[in-house]
Amino acid sequence: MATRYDPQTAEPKWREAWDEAQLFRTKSPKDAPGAPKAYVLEMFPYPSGRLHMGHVRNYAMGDVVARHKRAKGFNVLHPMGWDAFGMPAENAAMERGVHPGSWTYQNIAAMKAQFLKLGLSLDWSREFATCDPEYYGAQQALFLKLMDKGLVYRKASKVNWDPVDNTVLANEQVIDGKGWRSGAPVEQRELTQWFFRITQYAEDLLERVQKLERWPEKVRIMQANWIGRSQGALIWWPIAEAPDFLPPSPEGEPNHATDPIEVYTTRPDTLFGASFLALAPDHPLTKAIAGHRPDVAAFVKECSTMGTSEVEIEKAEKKGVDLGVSVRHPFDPDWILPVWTANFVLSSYGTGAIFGSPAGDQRDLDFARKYDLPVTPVVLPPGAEAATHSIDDEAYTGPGQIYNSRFLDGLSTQDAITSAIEELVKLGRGKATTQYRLRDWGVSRQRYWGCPIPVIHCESCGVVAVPEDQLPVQLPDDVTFDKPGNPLDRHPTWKHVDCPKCGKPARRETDTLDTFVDSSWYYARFASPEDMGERAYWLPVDQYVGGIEHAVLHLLYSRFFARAMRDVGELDLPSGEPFAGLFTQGMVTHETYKSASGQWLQPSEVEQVDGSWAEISTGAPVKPGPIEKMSKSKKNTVDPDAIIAQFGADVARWFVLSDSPPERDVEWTQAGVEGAARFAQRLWSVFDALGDLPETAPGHDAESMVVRKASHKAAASIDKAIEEFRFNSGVATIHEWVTALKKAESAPESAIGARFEGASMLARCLTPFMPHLAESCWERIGGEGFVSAAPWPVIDKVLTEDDTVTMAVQVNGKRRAEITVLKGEANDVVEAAALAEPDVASYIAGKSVKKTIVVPGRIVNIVVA
RNA sequence: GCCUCUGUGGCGGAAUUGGUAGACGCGACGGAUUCAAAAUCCGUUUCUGGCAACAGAGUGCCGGUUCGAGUCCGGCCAGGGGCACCA
Repeated sequence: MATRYDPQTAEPKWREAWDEAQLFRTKSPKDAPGAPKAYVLEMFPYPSGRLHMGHVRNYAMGDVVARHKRAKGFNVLHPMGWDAFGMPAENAAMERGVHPGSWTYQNIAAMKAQFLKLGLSLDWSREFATCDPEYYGAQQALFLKLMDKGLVYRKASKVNWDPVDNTVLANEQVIDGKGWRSGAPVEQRELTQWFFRITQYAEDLLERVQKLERWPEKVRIMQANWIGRSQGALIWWPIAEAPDFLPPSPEGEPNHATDPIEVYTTRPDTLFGASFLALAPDHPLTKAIAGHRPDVAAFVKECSTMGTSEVEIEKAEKKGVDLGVSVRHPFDPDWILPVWTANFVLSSYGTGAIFGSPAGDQRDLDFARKYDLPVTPVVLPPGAEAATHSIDDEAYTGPGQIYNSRFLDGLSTQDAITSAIEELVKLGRGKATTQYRLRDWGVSRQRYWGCPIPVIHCESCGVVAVPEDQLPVQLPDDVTFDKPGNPLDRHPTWKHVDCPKCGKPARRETDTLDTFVDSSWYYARFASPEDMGERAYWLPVDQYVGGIEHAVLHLLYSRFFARAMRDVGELDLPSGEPFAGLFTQGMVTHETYKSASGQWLQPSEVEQVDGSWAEISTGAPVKPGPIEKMSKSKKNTVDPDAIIAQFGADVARWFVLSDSPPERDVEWTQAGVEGAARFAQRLWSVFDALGDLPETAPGHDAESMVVRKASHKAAASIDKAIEEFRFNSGVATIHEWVTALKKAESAPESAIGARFEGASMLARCLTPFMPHLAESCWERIGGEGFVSAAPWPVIDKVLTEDDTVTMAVQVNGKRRAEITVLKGEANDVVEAAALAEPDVASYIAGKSVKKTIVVPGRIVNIVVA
């Protein structure tokens, strides 16, 4: 009598049993002698309170890898924790009056309950939240060590300032240049802030990222571009004329009236196309002039009403003001150029000053056209004529031959760069230099819910580290969020402390650390809360899994932190690379729905009737919209809890792994998840049918061999699919395998042994995907112990290989026939067989065979004329 | 604006290094089972023409390299991710 698989009873049963047996508890290195280690880590979640399908997909993928590694005999570390500091907790505090701490810990509890239902093979004994004082205390100790090592410093830097709320805004809190709550236009404001000296490692971060072979190519490219190493030149432009109001500066300080302007360029070959200099609005010379020129001051102010994000700066219209200063060309003292200030020059890159060579740079060209500055083309594109080539509204930025450039004429771009630098050096007007786009990492945040920076400001001693025995510097609990600004700063007592050095009254630092700091070393904490030996054993992470949105920042910061920790003796990891393997998975998307009145509707509120959509409650027509990333605002989310309650966790896991390649987006569909549920029953029926039969050894008759070959081929292909992160292919193979085993149910009794063998292998290959169902299947056919603890099936290579191969025969590149030949058959025999094929013969009749290409085991192409 | 990735049937996608395009799944259609339905099982399903055998076209668009291109090269178009205070 056939039975149905009931996930609602089976899933909790198995999870309890696993828990009881402590199946996923990490073994210490000494308890796993001889076993290779595998550290499998998924990016830990922000505890928003609810699990979403993106989480399910992320953690299902990591779990496939972890379970597979375990079955292959690895000693596995697969931990989980919470990235628990951040703005949403403060927003909740402002909106609902809940304390960020209790909000966060409640969310963690709720999410963990959901997590546990997924049947992930996680070791929860290592769980922590980054807002636990033990964790952020350790982070503060680390901060102080970096400070000792000179990797931490303070400098002035710009923030988005809301002048109404008197508070610092994150980029996402700036909407169309206005504060998200006050609606007031945002200003730039300079604050003294803490920085990590990530640029000290720029060269190493760049060099090694290219060698991370198990990272996606695109992430390596994005990181390399982000670091942005460039070879160029520093050029000093002597001042020709400056306004009289620029006063002589005191001894030892820059003299704006006479000091040459330093410019960085990667294109010294275009120096003869220069038509102006442009300085950043916050360049010292600009500022000095702004003090005397209202129009310049107004322009600087206008620039400071822009946000600090790069997008805004880049998209803004190119604008500037002539500063009334002029400089001499480094190659010709009689050539005088004007100096402007311009909004597209960034003070944070290079020297904050550029020379404009409009023909070879789009921004310079836009600027030159706007203010009617000269445009002299100096690079001749390949194939262009000097007499006719001209620049209109499009700059030519590519390589070519230099012209209009005196001693550089006729040189290639590359040679001209070299010659120009040589000449600059000879004249004492410049030098070659290497520049990075990467900037030091600003970590100060004027917020409450983050890790306090463990320093004290003393009027006599300056910046003093909090002594180690006073760590952690804990966040005070009694804070209010009734007004904007940093609650730590306005707390009545917290910041008032005595200086640890001189004992006089002093002030605690009230900035907290960027939450990216928390996630930059959590992988090391998981590897060992204390014991450094275990850290060395587990790291680097062998397989890291997470979203592509972290391709640059989180991953780069983590790579920096691993190096910094290594260099202060906190991590024994010579390479400084925390993640040996990286996989970036795609998002979970869903169709969106809008009611006639334009309201977003949830998938559970709509139904499809006769091909068109309608609201379930009212029957009103619904407009289906584009397929987008699941988000609360668009209401196109599906609650994992509801799916698990209806279909079980295995089906949810199966679905998110099945349809799309892991690195791409997957579209959640009701039909798809129903199909997954159907398949789970079908798979169960294979085992159910075998369960009461007597198990025998697999036979050698034809029917048995068909089954055995199918099983061994399938297992080998699933193994490979998992290794290569092609889980969707693994799923497809399991589908085919089940179909083969279903077919074998009508085979003679002699094949029962082969069916048992196949089922036993299948249960083990299924475990990484649908672990609960796999346990039930394993149990049904009398498997020993837990399938979750069973080794990966042994694959008989002989059974995975065929002795014949089917090859396509093409005539002039078009497929015309198929032939089956022995594997390894000689090319001339294959060719003869192809020519003898009747379908082929008719195509070559009356024509002469010019050439025959035989690709062994693949294809024969006959070229006729 | 800059960096980066993606584009294949009605839909999600498969296709080792350039070698039989459409595996597998969803949906649809047809059939079996059933008093009926659900569930299940079997079959068909890229498009166009044709009763069929078969022929032609076809991997976002345009062009190129090659005996052979989804795959490589050049140019476009569309969509996604990132751009340093969202995580």
